[in-house]
Amino acid sequence: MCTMAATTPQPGLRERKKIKTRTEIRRATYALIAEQGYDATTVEQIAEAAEVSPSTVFRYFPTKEDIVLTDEYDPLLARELRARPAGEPVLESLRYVIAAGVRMANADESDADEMRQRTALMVSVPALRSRMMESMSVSAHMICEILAERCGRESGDLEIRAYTMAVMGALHETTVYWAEHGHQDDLVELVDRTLNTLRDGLPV
Amino acid sequence: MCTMAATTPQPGLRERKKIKTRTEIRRATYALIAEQGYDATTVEQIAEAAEVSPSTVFRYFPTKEDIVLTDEYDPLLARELRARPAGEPVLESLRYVIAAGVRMANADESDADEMRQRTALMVSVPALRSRMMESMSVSAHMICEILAERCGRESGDLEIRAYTMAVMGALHETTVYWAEHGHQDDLVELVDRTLNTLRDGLPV
DNA sequence: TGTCTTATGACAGTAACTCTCAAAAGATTG
DNA sequence: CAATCTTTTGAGAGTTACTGTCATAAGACA
Repeated sequence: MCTMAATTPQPGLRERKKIKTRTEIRRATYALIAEQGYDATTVEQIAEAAEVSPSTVFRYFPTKEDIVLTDEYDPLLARELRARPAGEPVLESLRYVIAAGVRMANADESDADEMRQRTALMVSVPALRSRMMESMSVSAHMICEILAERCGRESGDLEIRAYTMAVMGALHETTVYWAEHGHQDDLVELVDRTLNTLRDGLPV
Repeated sequence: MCTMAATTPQPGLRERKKIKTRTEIRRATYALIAEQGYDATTVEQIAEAAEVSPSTVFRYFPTKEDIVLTDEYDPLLARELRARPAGEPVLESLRYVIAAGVRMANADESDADEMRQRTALMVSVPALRSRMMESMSVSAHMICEILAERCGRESGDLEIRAYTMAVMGALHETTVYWAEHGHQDDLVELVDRTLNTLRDGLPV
């Protein structure tokens, strides 16, 4: 039972188990929350459902909120954004990149489901909403660096930071709007309207 | 600061005591945090320093975070904003109102101190930052209603909501910037630059 | 003064974490 | 294959933010 992993970048059994445990905890969490709601779901229950100890749950996720909120789209978004032509207006780059991201999430049915559940939770659980905003500011930081590069400025520039946070805030509100309206609208279209408003200002 | 009890022209002893307790809890909290930091300060210590029971602390403030974050500027801001002429561009109204608010806070030295301490905490304690963002979205909701009124739209309009959150996000980032740079810049000037960026877009 | 209402403190309980330590499981080497 | 080393896990004890209840104290009012 000896697999040589020296030359091939094949992940060892340990790594594979870790990934399995991680996804299992998340799966169990989403299932329990769908049944009982967020607050009524304890970490102990999650641990039991995922067949690990509570200690292990906290070893994989620093807080209960993080089990729900972990979001791996950032690196993807960064790559796409860097790939956009330098001359393109910032808002148009973002428009393109976000549309691509949403379409990709929609392509996989379970991804789309999870996104809907997550945004719905964001609306109903205040603690999750504020954590989501926090993670939004993390994404904003990353975008700042890309934009600063493109504009030939410091990434710490007030103008860059403020503008980026403005965009992120608007997009966050857009997804909240989407969730509040039962995910009936087309998210890409909503994002389009939002970015238009940012570009043109509020019509008086 | 001012009580809502408009029915009784004279605040009874009970009301006065309540206000005193509330401010005392806040004062004790800020003092302890300045000494030991936010996390190291327990509600029990706060209660002891304020000479009340822990139960009472939680009766006045739903969470420890709220002791720090309670922010009574919203109603003031709303009043000022409604007073702006209807024809004025939205960003200019906000510019005026925010400048007035900042100048008012600067007028009182202890208010200014508290604002500096609060924003500094916002930078150093993640939990507080995200809660602050949450309260930002509450303010945004209020501003939405005023703007909707002025623009003759529904306050639930996507465009209004997204635009308002954009502005709030940018302003939040501006105060974070201010705190990160040791409160050395003039906040009014920073806000001006931010609002200009929102108006003109990012200079390429 | 007596009664009615509201604020308070004591206490018990829950649940999200944190820390520590020994045992189990995977990786590695002779 | 066995022995050893490293990483992951679970168990358990402890902290703290918060919740709910109830008797008592303090202010309001007649």
